[in-house]
Amino acid sequence: MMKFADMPRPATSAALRVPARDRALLAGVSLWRRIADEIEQSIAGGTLPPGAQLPGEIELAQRFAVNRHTVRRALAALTEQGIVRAERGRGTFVEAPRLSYPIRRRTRFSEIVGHAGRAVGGRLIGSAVEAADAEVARRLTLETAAPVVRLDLLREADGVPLCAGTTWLPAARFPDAARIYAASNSITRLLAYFGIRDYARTQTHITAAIATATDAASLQVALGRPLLIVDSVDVNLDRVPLLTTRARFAADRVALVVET
Amino acid sequence: MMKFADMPRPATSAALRVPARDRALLAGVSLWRRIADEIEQSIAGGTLPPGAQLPGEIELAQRFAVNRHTVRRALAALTEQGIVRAERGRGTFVEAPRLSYPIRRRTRFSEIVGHAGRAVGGRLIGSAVEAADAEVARRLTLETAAPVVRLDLLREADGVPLCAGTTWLPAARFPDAARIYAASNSITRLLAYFGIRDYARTQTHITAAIATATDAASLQVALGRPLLIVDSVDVNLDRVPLLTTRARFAADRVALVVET
DNA sequence: TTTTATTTGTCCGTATGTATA
DNA sequence: GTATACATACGGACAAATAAA
Repeated sequence: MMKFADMPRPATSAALRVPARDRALLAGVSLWRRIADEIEQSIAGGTLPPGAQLPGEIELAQRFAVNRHTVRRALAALTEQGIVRAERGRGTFVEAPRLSYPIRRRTRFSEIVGHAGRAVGGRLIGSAVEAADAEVARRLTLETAAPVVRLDLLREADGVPLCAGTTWLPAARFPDAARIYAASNSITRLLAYFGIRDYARTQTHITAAIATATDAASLQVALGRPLLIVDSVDVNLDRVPLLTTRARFAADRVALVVET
Repeated sequence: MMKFADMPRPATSAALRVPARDRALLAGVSLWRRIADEIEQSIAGGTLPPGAQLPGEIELAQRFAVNRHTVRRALAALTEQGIVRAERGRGTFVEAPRLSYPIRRRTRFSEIVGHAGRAVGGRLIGSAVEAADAEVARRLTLETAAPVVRLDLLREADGVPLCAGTTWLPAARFPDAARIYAASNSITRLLAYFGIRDYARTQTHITAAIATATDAASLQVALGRPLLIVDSVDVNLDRVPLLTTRARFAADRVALVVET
């Protein structure tokens, strides 16, 4: 099998003259798997950048000198891994690689996105002072219905929404938190304003859900796409809870990474 | 507002004679949120066990002496958190609480499930010796197309499937791994057979996807339900990669927990 | 607005090599 | 050795979605 990049464009190659059963056994790897690896490497190597449209299935079949169904099997494997995305009637496209989002004691959105070489964005969608529900109160070790400041944030990288999250802080300790956040646009600076030099993530719960209409609108994903639901608690150096967050990540754009 | 459990069943209570806007402000918490908390506590307290059907929305509205839409707002919040599940034409049901699945250096499925007081189950769905694809080779620091043993596992708690995963091991180091696993039904014992006393998780990548027909059948979830995709590498004490896994968890049943 | 071409998705079938019982 | 089941590969036809004429 020839390389993807330098494949001739009516395929008359020697491969065609080799019976299928022999070709399939040449390297002990099934044809569709070798084709998938080939395309994957073209993507990893930059020949096919994110957003690029792959050649049509028929054209790929000609280039690789295989049947269209063999190409489809390869593309299915790549789709499964989230490397490409097929759209009926339009074509198959290279997905942007997921941003690796490390989960550590020090987890700072802006640091993570900035370190990945992407432009950090984000804005305050809304805020309110409300009574803590049972779950938020438990996480912050407050009494139920204690007043908490609620910050609804949308955070993006290179202008693309990555997550929509709600952060709750005890209103008693952080009065006027919404105004401070709006001015500084950073949780770290918000806490610094209240004299907190450092803080750390203690626990992170991760599960998944399906995008609702609201999610679809705010995160700019299609309805029904997968989301990662991340619940976390941040504490100060004395392990006193400072804030808790429930964030909804577009799973198509983010992979959470845990180093242990 | 009265307790959910001892709510009278034609509601004539005093609550009705208080104007709605005053009731809503009585505790500084919105009505729907208090109702949601109330139902959540009935579930947490065991009054409404997993699988139980909630009273209909109209009946709930009567019990709480509020409009049906207020009940719906409360149920929407609980649905969002995965605590209940509404089925059109049938009713609203209590979801089983998600199993907390810690991600640590020592991550052993049977220990985690057993520690949660659930019956550990699992079986080998299939196995093969195949050539490593680009990704598996990278994770195991092998050459592409190096032979690897592939183990397809289905793992369950109390007879309910939690995850379906594929584990790859270098065939050179672990010949006949499938037979050993089938006999011992444990990765830990499989590695012990080859003289490996201990091993540890180094890196875990977490993202999400939508259940395909295959997933739906193996994990017994509905098509389109969310899955957690967990990719991990385990190494020995010298940090040499021993095995790598790609597992698909039913997100409705599992929450991954990272302690940092 | 309708038509037409393109592209992916789904179904039918056939043949062959491999692994298992 | 035989029979069976499964994965792989190929060939064709049509449906469904999209975009452009």
